[in-house]
Amino acid sequence: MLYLCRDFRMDRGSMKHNDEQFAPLWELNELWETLTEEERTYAAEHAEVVYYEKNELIHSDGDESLYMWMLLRGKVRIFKEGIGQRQQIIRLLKPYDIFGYRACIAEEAYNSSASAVESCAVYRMPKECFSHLVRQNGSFCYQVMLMMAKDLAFSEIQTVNLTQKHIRGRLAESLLLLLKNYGYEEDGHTLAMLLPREDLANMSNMTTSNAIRTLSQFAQEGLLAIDGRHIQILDEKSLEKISRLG
Amino acid sequence: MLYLCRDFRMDRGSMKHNDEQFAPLWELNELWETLTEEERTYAAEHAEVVYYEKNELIHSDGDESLYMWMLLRGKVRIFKEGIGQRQQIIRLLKPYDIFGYRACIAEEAYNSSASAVESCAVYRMPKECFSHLVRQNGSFCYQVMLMMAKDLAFSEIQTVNLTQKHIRGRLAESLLLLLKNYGYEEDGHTLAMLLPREDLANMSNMTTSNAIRTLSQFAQEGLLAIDGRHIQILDEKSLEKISRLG
DNA sequence: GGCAAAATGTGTTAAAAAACATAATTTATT
DNA sequence: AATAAATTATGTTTTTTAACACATTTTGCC
Repeated sequence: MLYLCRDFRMDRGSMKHNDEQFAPLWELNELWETLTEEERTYAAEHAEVVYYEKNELIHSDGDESLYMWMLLRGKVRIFKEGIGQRQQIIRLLKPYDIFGYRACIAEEAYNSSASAVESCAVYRMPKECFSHLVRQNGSFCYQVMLMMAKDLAFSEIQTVNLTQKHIRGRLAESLLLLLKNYGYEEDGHTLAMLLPREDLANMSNMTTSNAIRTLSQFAQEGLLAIDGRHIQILDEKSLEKISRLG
Repeated sequence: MLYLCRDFRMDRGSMKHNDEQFAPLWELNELWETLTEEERTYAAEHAEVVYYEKNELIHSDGDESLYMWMLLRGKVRIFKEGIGQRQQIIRLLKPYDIFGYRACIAEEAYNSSASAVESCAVYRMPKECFSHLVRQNGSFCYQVMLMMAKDLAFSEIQTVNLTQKHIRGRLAESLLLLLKNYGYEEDGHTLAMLLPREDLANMSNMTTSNAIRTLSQFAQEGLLAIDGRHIQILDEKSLEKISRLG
């Protein structure tokens, strides 16, 4: 699958949009609360809202890291291309998560790609501005480091999950991850995240066929109910057991 | 394989040892150069040298993080236990690498285990002291964060390597990693790192049998020469190709 | 609404890798 | 040096998963 930029004539993402308003950074993610009044003004002045359509590419693995991003509305997948078109989804983002900050700090190219799962709004801040704040404010630096420490722990756990668990364990793990990250719809059972089977496969290190097949099996076993991309979790305990035992 | 503590009556590691002397922290890893004179004194006062024997466990996944460590002499493996005794080696350390710092900063338990590949000497610094320095000195915090950014990028690359490459690709990758990390002996061909096949397997996400078999294949193909644990790399280019193509 | 394209579902076959078995060799210990 | 234990080596079988094929359903678009 290709995630093409909607319109190659303009910079990625669009700045013109309806009159949707967003609160300033520090009201959305506690990360920014460590900034002083002055720094907040600086941050607000250098953050702009950009919009992406469903499946539009936000940045690509290997691109020069020009911006640090914070998701405002929608969902974003962070992924890496592996051997022969296969993608590995590294993590999925929800509003107010930041991304692209690692590359900005390390002064390296992005080491993964980001694309919109659904129509999105994001704040973007030029690398230099973000870097400046991190270098200037020790508390802010510490908060960013805490975030990175979480990402690192998660990545190392995922390595073991994805390499050592069997297909059923990996898929169960992914479903529970979606649950943890996005929760349920109002009905208290349906995952509040609609993913194509291909993405589910790319999260779980398996082929799309196997994601479809295994999901059907889970449904037959009464662990889930499937209605297209709407997935109801009926037996969380059993899913956890399948995930734990590999 | 079990890595048992040599003597359960004493705290892990031994402080009594021969009169080996080590330079202060800041002469060994540039990380510490960002500390002021005063902070250096503080760091030196709170870092003590500890010794570990071959295969001795330094810390265990899930242990409360009491220390941040810096390797002085020897080699250390960082690993996670997966499903059914299988270990995944997360990374291998060489002198002056630091480890256990992520858990100290996140104020979490260690999320992986560390054991000595060969007889080792390490500096250890209580979590509170390390944490204090990170919080007090913004430049130091930034340096530590840079290190974490490298570890995070590496971890994400490894996830894709280990999940998507085939056995030959994964083993070739591991061998090149050993080469990059430890280099050659004086002969310019023999890897300066002697690992049992089991560790090679645990690095490469495969069974020990398959590590042995694939290594033999590489030798038959003239890519390597094997003499017990001594591995001569004869055709680096071809190994890189095998690694790249998966 | 109708069409094409994409996504989902399911069965079959082939490839990859683990599991198992057993022998030979090396290493450690007494 | 002798012995036991661990590691290395190699062949065989079984399990797991990818690859392939094709039908069906859903979705997007004019």
